Amino acid sequence: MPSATPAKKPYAPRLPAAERREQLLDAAQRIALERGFHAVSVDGVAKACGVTRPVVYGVFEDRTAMLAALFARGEERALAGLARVFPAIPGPGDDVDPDDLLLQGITAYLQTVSADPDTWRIILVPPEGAPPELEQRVNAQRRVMLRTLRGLLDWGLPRRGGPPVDPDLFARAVFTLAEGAARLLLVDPERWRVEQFTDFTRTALAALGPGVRPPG
Amino acid sequence: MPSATPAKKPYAPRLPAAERREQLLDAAQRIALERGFHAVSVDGVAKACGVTRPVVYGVFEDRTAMLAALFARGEERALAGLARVFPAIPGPGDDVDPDDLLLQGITAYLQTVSADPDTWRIILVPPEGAPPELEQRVNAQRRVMLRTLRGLLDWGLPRRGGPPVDPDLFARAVFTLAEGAARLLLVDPERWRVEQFTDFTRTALAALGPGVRPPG
DNA sequence: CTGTGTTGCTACATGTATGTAGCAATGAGG
DNA sequence: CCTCATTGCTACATACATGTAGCAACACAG
Repeated sequence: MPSATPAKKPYAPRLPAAERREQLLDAAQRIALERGFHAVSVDGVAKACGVTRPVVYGVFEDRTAMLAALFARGEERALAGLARVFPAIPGPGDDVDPDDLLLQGITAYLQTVSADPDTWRIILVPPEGAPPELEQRVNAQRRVMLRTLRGLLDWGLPRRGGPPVDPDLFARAVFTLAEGAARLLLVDPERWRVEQFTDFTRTALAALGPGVRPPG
Repeated sequence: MPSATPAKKPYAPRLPAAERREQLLDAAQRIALERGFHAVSVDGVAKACGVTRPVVYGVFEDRTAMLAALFARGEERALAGLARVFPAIPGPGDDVDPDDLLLQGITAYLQTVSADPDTWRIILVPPEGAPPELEQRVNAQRRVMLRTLRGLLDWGLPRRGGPPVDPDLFARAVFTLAEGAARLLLVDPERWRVEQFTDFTRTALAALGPGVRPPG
């Protein structure tokens, strides 16, 4: 019969620093998604790993550094996925339909988001209490993506003809709608499928202006 | 950072409860917009009004109630402005162009937002640290607006002809784009004008499908 | 001038999270 | 079996915001 008085914590399994670090970041991300960033306390993350606070401070300078590491890891993963979304601008010899290019880009984006939902939830549906650094990092990448998209549209819009839309606003609209679709996929994955959005996009593009080039 | 309230140590001007309440809410909103909701502490709000904490507790039950009051006031103001945005669904006798209806609604929405930017910044660009209750209230109103918009589109889409778009997704797309435009107006009012978005919308609508009904 | 209630202030008690110092357990190598 | 660097734990000190109790100043009625 164990004496109940001391109530000492049994030793948690010992891990090398690198593994512990990943485990802590996984826990921090899970807590952030489930209960918001305010719940991502050093103590909370430690407890979630069955460990105490000093262990966390052995890996990260402080709470801010821990969150920064979480964002850095997320950014890295997101950018790795995005590499396939933006195609290179086709050269003069290439025979590419601008509408197909856009449609494939959007599809690739939505599939990328669906393939790593937790990473993208942090970015596109940030949980309560997200520190300002997160929004700054995300917005910085948004600007990069928007510029890239704008470059592709500057190539594609004159080639497909169609209405004389403001290319800047058109780029922003496409971007906003793509993120909106991604949010729906992330928030209610049971209800939405990537194809619904690609179908909608295809219909909308077909209806816009002179339409898709005739095949052949 | 001007403190705007010189009287610190000596007695602050005495105010009746109702006036004090408005003053405290104004201060809370200003702090939230400038430094985020985490800076909206009972102490911070009190200091901003040149007053001490117990004065705040004399008006609001606690910090949560103070924020709830701020959100309630903002919701009230926003809904008052929105009353003019959504027109009634035209009857069989009325001769209304669906595209005009949509264009006027979007214009009215963007003008409403521009007319009371601070209220709408809380809603559309919530500062850091916003409590979950805010998002819940805003999302509840979003659902109402989306349903209303959907009703109007169910009336208008068959009347204007055009591509066979999914009406639900189309309503969401319009809503998302309108909020995106409003965000641009709020975040960078120097750069953006309502007309840029109405022009864009007009061009896009004109390009979509069979186009505007011929006049006459 | 002088009561008298209202409004605001000082001071305290509490709760929660951060970050640190020093001790204890573990387990691989001799 | 013993050594000892590594890893984790207990306990403390600190900071900050909340919420409360009781006192002090003001303004107006008489």
